Amino acid sequence: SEEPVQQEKEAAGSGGGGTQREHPFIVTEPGEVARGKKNGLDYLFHLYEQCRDFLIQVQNISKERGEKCPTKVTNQVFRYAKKAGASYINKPKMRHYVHCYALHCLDEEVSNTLRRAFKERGENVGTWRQACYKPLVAIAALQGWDIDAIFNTHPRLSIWYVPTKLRQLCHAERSNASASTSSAAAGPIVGPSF
Amino acid sequence: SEEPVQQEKEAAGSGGGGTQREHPFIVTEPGEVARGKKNGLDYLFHLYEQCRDFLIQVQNISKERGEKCPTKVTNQVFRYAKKAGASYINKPKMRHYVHCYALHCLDEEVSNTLRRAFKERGENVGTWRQACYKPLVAIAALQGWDIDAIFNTHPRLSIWYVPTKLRQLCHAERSNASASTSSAAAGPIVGPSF
DNA sequence: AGAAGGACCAGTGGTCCGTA
DNA sequence: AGAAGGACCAGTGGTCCGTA
Repeated sequence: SEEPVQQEKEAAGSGGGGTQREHPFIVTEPGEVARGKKNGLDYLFHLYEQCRDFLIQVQNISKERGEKCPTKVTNQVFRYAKKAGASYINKPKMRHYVHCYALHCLDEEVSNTLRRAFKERGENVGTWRQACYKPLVAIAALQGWDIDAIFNTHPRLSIWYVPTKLRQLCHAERSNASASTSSAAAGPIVGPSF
Repeated sequence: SEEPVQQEKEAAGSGGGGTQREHPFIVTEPGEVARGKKNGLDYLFHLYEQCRDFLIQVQNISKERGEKCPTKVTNQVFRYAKKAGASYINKPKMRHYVHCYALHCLDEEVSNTLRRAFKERGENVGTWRQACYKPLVAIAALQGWDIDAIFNTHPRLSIWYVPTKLRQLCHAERSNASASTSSAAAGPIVGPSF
């Protein structure tokens, strides 16, 4: 079968009962390591890179066998990661923060500035996460609102599904923009087919 | 909701009981119309073009609404086609003959020659269908065995999933070819990762 | 017999909500 | 309260096999 390799971190559980959950994330500056029972944002983004490595391994195995080859991080990849010992990687978590990683990929400057600002204000991770949407929508606005093209064009982002909420925000904002402009200048807005 | 339009053919059922099945296909030459209660291969290929039209309509609706946009002929497209009145289009049929359509797209000359030969011999559709695999595998051989790339590169073929059996045949043939060559000349064969 | 297609099924994308 | 992730669910890709 698939024979996962690679392993970077124990599944925790030193002596107590069952396997422990991962420590929660806190807002950290770039380069800052979280102290105490916390994980920082560099670590969060590192998990996305690890998933990419696992996908590449799954792709190589698929090609070897002449099987259908995934282009995205699918359930199969998450399963593979788990078998490879990366039990700290799971689908709900990775999907939850995809847009944060997207901002990090697309404009590291803006991403870093946001992190510093939210750390300084002592905001929690959920608040920072929410704040990541806005600059992404602004980026989409500059690129004709095509968030799918933005993801698919970027080498590290193209393997992630566009989060539903980000897509909805882009769509809503595009409608607003085009309503106030009342012209077709905002990009390739497709008119009603019927 | 989706408001299908387009409609080309009645769902049959002139007076009798329930809706009739489509007439079975027979091997016809290019340009030849099937006589009697039969359908010809030009009609078969036309169904693939119709599916493409339905996909484009579904894509336009998705874009309009800012929803996820299918790149392939999915269940959603088959559902849309049915609602649009094209009840003669269904998934099992379209999947069954995809590789025949692929040959028609990739090398119409070879496809036409095959049709004439099998018609002359009086072969049935199933036999012709089976015979379509071989020239496709030959085409794949010339292009480094990457059948996915061959499909995705072609504008009309890229919307169809590569049939499992075609993929398997290409893989098996690649292994044979590379075994007898015992070199890496046959294309990008990925070695074992472990 | 040969062929069309309803209907099923394992595994997917998506994310809620019981848990810690 | 805030957050991590097991587990569920509607709809998918894939195709078998009861039907005509």
